[in-house]
Amino acid sequence: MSFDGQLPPKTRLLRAAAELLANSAGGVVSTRQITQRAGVTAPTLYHHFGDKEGLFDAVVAAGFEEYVAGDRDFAPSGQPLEDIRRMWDNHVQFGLNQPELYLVMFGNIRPESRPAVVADAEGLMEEMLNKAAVAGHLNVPPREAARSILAANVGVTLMLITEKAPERNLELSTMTRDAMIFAVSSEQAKDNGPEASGKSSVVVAAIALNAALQASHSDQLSSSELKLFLEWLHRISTSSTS
Amino acid sequence: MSFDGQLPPKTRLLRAAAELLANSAGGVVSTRQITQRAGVTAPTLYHHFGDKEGLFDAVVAAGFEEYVAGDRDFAPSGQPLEDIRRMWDNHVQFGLNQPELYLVMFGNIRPESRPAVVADAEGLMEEMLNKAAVAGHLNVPPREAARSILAANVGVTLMLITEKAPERNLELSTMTRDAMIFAVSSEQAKDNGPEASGKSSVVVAAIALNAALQASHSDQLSSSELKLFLEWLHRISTSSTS
DNA sequence: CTAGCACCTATAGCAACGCTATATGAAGTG
DNA sequence: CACTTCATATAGCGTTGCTATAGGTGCTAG
Repeated sequence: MSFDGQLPPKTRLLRAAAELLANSAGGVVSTRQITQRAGVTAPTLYHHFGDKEGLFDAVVAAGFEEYVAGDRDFAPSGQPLEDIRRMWDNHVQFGLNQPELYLVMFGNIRPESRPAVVADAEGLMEEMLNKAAVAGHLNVPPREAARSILAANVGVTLMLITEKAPERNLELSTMTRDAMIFAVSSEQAKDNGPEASGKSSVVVAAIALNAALQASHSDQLSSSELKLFLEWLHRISTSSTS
Repeated sequence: MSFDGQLPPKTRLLRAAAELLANSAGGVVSTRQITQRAGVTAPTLYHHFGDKEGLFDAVVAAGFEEYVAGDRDFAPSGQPLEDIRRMWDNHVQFGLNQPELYLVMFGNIRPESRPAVVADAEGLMEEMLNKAAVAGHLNVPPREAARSILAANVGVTLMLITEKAPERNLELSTMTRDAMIFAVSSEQAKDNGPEASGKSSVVVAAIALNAALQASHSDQLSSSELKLFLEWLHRISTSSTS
């Protein structure tokens, strides 16, 4: 009844689902609402998307494109850690701009089942942290750093979403963001004593070398040698100093 | 059919709901399952709990008691920040031990509606951080610190829950935990220059004084004077130095 | 002892849900 | 034209959360 343009039913279903989701105010969106708005009947939905979850997965995939676009826009700054900061802010802003979509993407948690979108976002952040590691700015292996930062990022965004818009305090985000980035940064140890919480310089160097090796496809070592070498590096990188 | 002891129907409903939830593997638990297991019919449920959400709220309240009990057990150590560390670990452990219950408590997010359990958990953490502030260990007002730490704590726990149990890496938790505690701690600035990221000692002192005042009910100032004084302290405490 | 009154529970059923067995139409191919 | 293939519609199944109505139970008052 709302828009019966000449678009194919598959597209209309996607749009109807996205629009209804955006205005759902947290409530449930039914397949009957979606199909009625799209001007089709139930079997059309199941023909194209399998089931309701399949349709929402498609909506999430489209939403993720938008999310990634926000990241790629201002990616290439000189300092990788500054880009991480922007990725964090982009993440929070995306969540606050489209809370319902965000909740479907990052809030629909079920035990022992990791949504694909989380893995993708983690990959994006790890990629960026890899550059920081190559430059020797990282205190921790990029994968662990990415997981840790993303977990905090999601937690902060979820908490901000639960607050009513007028009283949202974005300082919660910036403070947590800087705390996490500082924690994985090698700069924290620059003028502390050897017993301080920062990792030693050899660990930082090992992490940087590890990231550089995995990026450069160097063939100075045979594949089996490289494998063992990387394993040692990993052991050094993850050795705890406390 | 399972247990029709002489317990009152209300208790049986609560137990049935909790047990079914714990074994639901993320799936939906229906009121018919619950009432059948409890040996009662539908109207009994709605008489005692209003609706399905009311029943789950009651289950959550019981679960929160258990959660708090874990906190209170080893609360009184000398160092408040060490207790925060334990609260964090207790939170994560609770989430991993009872993932379904945890998801109902902290994962059922809806926009602009803050679950009571989140506010309670935040209050608990703020209370503990208040002691740290009185002792001059805090770099940030206790409320903001509590919100930030809890947000990261929830984010980490949710991320760990999505991972399959055998490959859960608890270092993600400890690393994020220490990063957050370090960020709100006044110790981070101990041997940095004045332009470093740490707050100045006057801010730390202001925060400590603020917390001490609110705890001691001192009557050296009139209520109106005290109100203004606290407002100034708050302004100092939240002043950014970067 | 009984009448009345809360309180609690059961019978039966409604509207809405996700989903599907089956049938019908449209489009392309021999 | 006959035939297949893809896409959509009709109608309905089983289940969901929830409730209008009525019946039973135990208490206190007269």
